[in-house]
Amino acid sequence: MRCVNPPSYLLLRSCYTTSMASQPNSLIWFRKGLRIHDNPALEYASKQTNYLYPLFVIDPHYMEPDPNAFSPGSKRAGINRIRFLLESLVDLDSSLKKLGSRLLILKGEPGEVLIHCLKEWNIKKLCFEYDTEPYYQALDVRVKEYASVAGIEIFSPVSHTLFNPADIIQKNGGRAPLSYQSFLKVAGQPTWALSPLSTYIDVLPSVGKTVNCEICTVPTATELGYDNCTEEESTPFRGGETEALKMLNESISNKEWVAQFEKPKGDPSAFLKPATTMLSAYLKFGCLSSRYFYQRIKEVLSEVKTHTAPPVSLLGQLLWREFFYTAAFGTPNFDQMIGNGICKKIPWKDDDELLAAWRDAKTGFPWIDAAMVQLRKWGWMHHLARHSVACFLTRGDLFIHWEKGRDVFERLLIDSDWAINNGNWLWLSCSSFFYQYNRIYSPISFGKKYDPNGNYIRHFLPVLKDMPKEYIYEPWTAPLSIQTKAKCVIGEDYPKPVVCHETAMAECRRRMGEAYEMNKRLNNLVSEKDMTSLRRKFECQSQVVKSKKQKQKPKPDA
DNA sequence: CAGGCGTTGCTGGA
DNA sequence: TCCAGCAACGCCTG
Repeated sequence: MRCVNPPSYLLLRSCYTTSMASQPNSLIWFRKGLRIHDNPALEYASKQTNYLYPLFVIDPHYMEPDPNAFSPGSKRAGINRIRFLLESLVDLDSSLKKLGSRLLILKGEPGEVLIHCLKEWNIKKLCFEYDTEPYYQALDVRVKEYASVAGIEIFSPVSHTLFNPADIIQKNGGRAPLSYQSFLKVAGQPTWALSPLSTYIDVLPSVGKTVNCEICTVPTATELGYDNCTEEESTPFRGGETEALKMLNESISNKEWVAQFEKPKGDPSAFLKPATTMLSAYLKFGCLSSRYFYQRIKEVLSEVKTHTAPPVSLLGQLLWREFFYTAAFGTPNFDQMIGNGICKKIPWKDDDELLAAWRDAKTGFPWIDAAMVQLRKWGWMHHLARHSVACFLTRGDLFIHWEKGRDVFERLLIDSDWAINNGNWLWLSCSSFFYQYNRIYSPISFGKKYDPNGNYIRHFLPVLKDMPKEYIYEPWTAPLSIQTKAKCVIGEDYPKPVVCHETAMAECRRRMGEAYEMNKRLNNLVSEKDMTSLRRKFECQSQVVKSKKQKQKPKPDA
């Protein structure tokens, strides 16, 4: 038995299973976990049941176009992730049909719709994957309350992650481990991850009558109102379990690559053949079972002589996911600076113009802008590119709040995952987990060392495609004649840099030092007043610097 | 309380 | 490709 404390679903189950004489109707509620393979909730739902209702609720809040958003998409998700989800649903529906079932799609507020279905279809067994995100925690409380009153059995297994975050937090004395090594120590052997996969399903109980509910098929993006999204280049990722398993097999088939995988050695500028498995989005939606992935990697490692190890290895990457899920689950207000006990309080700058320049790929630093274009078009960037642009926005150059960058990533990334995205922004902004704020990624030389010719920039920023490689990472230094010849005049065809990197970096370091000093002095109990006064101090200092500069070099000509 | 360590910094030299 | 030097953080361990 893995759990020290039996989770609530086990208690609920024991109340009802013994008293169920006749076979009830079951409902499998898909949220994440959009797959047939290794799906404990689906497996349990399909056993000892009369009819099985597979349900997915489309939340208009998440799916319907928001004309006011900064990019095509809904209030919360960019068009790439919406498409990926729709493709995953089509694939799930088609797999269910092969097994004699189908996916029932309903629209509305998920909790309301679900409870309505439970009533109308006389469901006595409700199965859904346990979810640690605050949104689902709140939703599931409502659903569980209703189910317990209505006498509905609930089965809600932890199957999205390799560990149950609650177990690890409990083992660690009630707090989530905050370093990777201590996480590994506390977590120990992933016994559940090594346990047998869910039984292979070759047939499912049929779907009963769907009275009094408006069932629809999986909508297309056009049907949702996304008809006029122009695409010169769109994401290369197709959603769904079938695609996930195909890509997994491709990655795994190269045993040497799996065994020698070292994350920091990956090339962030590789885009024709990216340097990682590209499976993150499939893990996020549960098109791929993390347990199945884990076991496939283990299998390969057992067949080779030498292999890399966590944190840099491929298994190490899966464990990073566990690390952030645990930290996120164990930290109230994990997605905020205020009220987050592990987050350093830093008076970030409030500058919407700079934020927009970063978000819209107009910083004037080609490496940063190319990455932001890739994010927008593909819904994906290499991990190190994410580091580079996140550092630039926060503690490296612009000193803008990590929550603002987090929002942009959350919307645009296909693989955006609440725990991992917030965790990485905390990390990169030196707000938590990582504190060496002097280590700053250069927006010029970091990309250059992987891609000296600038092919990545040329691809995603075609305006710079003819810029000689000597200048492509800092085109503002190119003589005007070269800019003209390359058909890219800086300030006209492509923006001037929004900051001087050297100056901005020095200023960021100084501010980080002062902010850290304040956190230390106040024993991390920083009040709003303390923040305001430090922010004022920063503003005054930068005013002084600006006026000094103006006095030093009066430059009438541009 | 000191010393070692930490997914993934940069530059310059061998 | 690797290394030292840079300047130096918090967390963990003994």
